Amino acid sequence: MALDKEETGERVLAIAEVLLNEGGMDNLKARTIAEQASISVGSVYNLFSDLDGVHRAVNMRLLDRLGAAGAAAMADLSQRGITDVRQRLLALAGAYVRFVEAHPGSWPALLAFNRRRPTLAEPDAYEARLDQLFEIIAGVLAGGDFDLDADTRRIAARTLWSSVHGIVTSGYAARSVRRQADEIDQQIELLVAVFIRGLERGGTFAHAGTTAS
Amino acid sequence: MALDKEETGERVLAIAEVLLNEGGMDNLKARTIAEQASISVGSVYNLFSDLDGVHRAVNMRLLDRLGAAGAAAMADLSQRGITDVRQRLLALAGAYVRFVEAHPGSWPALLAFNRRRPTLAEPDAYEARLDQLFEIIAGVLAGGDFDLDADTRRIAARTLWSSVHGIVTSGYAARSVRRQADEIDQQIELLVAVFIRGLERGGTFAHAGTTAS
DNA sequence: AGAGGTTTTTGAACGCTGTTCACGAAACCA
DNA sequence: TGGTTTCGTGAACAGCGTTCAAAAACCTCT
Repeated sequence: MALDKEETGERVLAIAEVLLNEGGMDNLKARTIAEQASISVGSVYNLFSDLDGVHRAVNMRLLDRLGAAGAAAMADLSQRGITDVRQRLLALAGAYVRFVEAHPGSWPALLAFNRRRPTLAEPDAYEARLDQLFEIIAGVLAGGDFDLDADTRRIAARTLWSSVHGIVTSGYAARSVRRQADEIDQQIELLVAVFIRGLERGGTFAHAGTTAS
Repeated sequence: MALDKEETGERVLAIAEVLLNEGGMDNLKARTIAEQASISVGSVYNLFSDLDGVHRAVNMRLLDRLGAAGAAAMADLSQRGITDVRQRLLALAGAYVRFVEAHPGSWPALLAFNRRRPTLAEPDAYEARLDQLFEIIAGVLAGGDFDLDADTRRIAARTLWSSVHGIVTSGYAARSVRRQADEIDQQIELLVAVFIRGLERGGTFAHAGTTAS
């Protein structure tokens, strides 16, 4: 009754993503997948090594989709002749916010998954997909007249990403829903505005520092 | 053989925190707690409603400790007569970084815990403890000559916190260990420097915005 | 001290989980 | 067609959170 081994795998992944999106990590159960895919539990383990393997595969798809969303947002602005750095950064941040809102369960599940003990396996695939995002941001920064060296620009891109990520994730860990959509937007706008102004003033960014006590 | 009901509870919490810190969320098992505390499984449920209840209680202790660390860092600087905004912000960020490093398992467990399905319960206690942190940051910002209205200062404080949080958490989801300690420090220094320069230039921060497409 | 009542502690038992693996069916090849 | 290999199956196992009837401990009053 097996159509194709790969096709069945895709179906399992689609089911798994829905389960994750609806109920978080705890909702990804081998028996539920098997039942919904009309296969046996053992077959799930035939297609994937683990349930973690299923989750990893779903996560890859999510990261790909996020990268595509970012690239699409930039392509859209380019097509409309918009090169303003502020608008481009806000568009990227907006794309991320919409992505998180579109994946209310599976994206938190990805984040929770990455926090689990042995990160020894293959974060390489993860990093590769994230680097793709960093390069988009770095490209936008290169479009402004900040005259940053490549290294500083790389760090600035990662800092921007991490900051937006922090704003969005700690924003969605709080009270209501619409109450914070505003809060998130305000924080992102302040971040981008302050970042651009700060970078415009040029100058050197000391790496050595009295970080603390 | 019970010493005191409350004292036993404290012992359970201490054990639970060690377990979480050593093995993450999956390592918090009722039977392990019972065994290490020399009580029965049922007694654990007599002291706490759930295992989630145990985890929540541990998280409260962690948040209290984090708040104390931030306040202590500020008190230390005050005692040394340091009022420079940059140094104070870097000290706060440094306190957070050290806190995360000191709780390599239990802090990620707290973050993962908050991402789980029903955040309906009592995020009030969480928020209250976080607000305490935001007020510390806002106080530091008030010490600078940025002439921000109270509302903008509040948002700026939350933005700074979220950004540092994002830098630290997405920093520790990557490659080696020392490789990134540098990366995190660089990002934090760039963030703080850019933030101060951006705020110094004053001006209005528009809340309305063409966030995206 | 002892009887009766109340509270706390206990651990066997239940249902659910991820994961395995002998077995039988199906597919493939010559 | 016969032999071989591959693949899907689901009962079985160990471990999990959680419950709850019974036992133990504790308290109170005569």
